Amino acid sequence: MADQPMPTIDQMLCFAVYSAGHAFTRYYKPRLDALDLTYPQYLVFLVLWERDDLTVKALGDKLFLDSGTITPLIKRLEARGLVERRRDEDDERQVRIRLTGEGRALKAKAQSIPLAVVQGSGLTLEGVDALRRELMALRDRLDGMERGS
Amino acid sequence: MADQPMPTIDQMLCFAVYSAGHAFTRYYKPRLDALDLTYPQYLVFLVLWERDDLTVKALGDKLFLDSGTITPLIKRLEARGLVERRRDEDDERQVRIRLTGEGRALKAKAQSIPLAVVQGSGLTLEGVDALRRELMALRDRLDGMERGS
DNA sequence: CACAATTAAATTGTGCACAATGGAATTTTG
DNA sequence: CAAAATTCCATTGTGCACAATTTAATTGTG
Repeated sequence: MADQPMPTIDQMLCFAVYSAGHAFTRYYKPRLDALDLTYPQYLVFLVLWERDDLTVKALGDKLFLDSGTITPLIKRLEARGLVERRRDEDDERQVRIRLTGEGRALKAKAQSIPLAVVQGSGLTLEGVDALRRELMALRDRLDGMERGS
Repeated sequence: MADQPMPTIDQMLCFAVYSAGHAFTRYYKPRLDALDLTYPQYLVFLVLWERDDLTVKALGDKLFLDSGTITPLIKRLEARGLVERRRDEDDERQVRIRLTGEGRALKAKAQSIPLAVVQGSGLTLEGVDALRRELMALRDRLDGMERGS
């Protein structure tokens, strides 16, 4: 097993993913500023708009984040009256997160964002879809296929 | 311009990039623990192993990071004796970052990482390369083509 | 040359992101 | 059923990541 020559950073897939992620966050920023949301907060709302009343665990599984990240994030949203936190009655270990009316109302303001982002990407809808699928497959392989599709 | 239906989070390219980035960081962690480096610190070394004696600005341009991120990161590496910081003699606004002998020596320990990561990705070398190019192009479009290729 | 504008780093403050730990509730197992 | 193991959430500590500001140095302009 001979030594590999060290690749330059621009030749590394991991850095392309890392820097593209930051570029997305920068691209979203002015649009999310209008909703007064950070990008991770926006992701939480995307999940809750799709399916409300999730536990911290379920949110974390969906977003690939742990409670140390989600708990304080949700508490900031709770302090602003956008979500509620309540212990599950049947299993008091769990905390269920629910949208308030104000949290649901945010969805209308966010309507225009996804299309604008596709346009900013410079890709066709098919191109976006193909790239997305490749990245999800890569993510799941890196995570050791510990979760279903 | 009719309202778009809100996509689910799994249909969004931005989230695929975001979550794949985290998966890479998790995948690298055990390998980088052996070098006692975080993933962003590893990226800094990749750049410096390729081209030593860079300014904070040049490092930031390469990594798409600003001085608020790089300065404390570099200071932690300096405290461990892996790099040196010195004001440029001709332009004292600039701080030049140089590897110490110990910093250069780290490269040998990192030799095996890139190949292992390609293998963990489950992609062929060609597949890695194609995906990398697509992501770099996407990043540059999102960043408004403010920098060269 | 003086002075305004620009540039480079550093600093401060906010918000992720995760490892490690701890406590409470639930489930498993003998 | 009681003890052990597990699960869920929260907390603490470290390290990014970036906006906004500050300071110092350099460049541009009259």
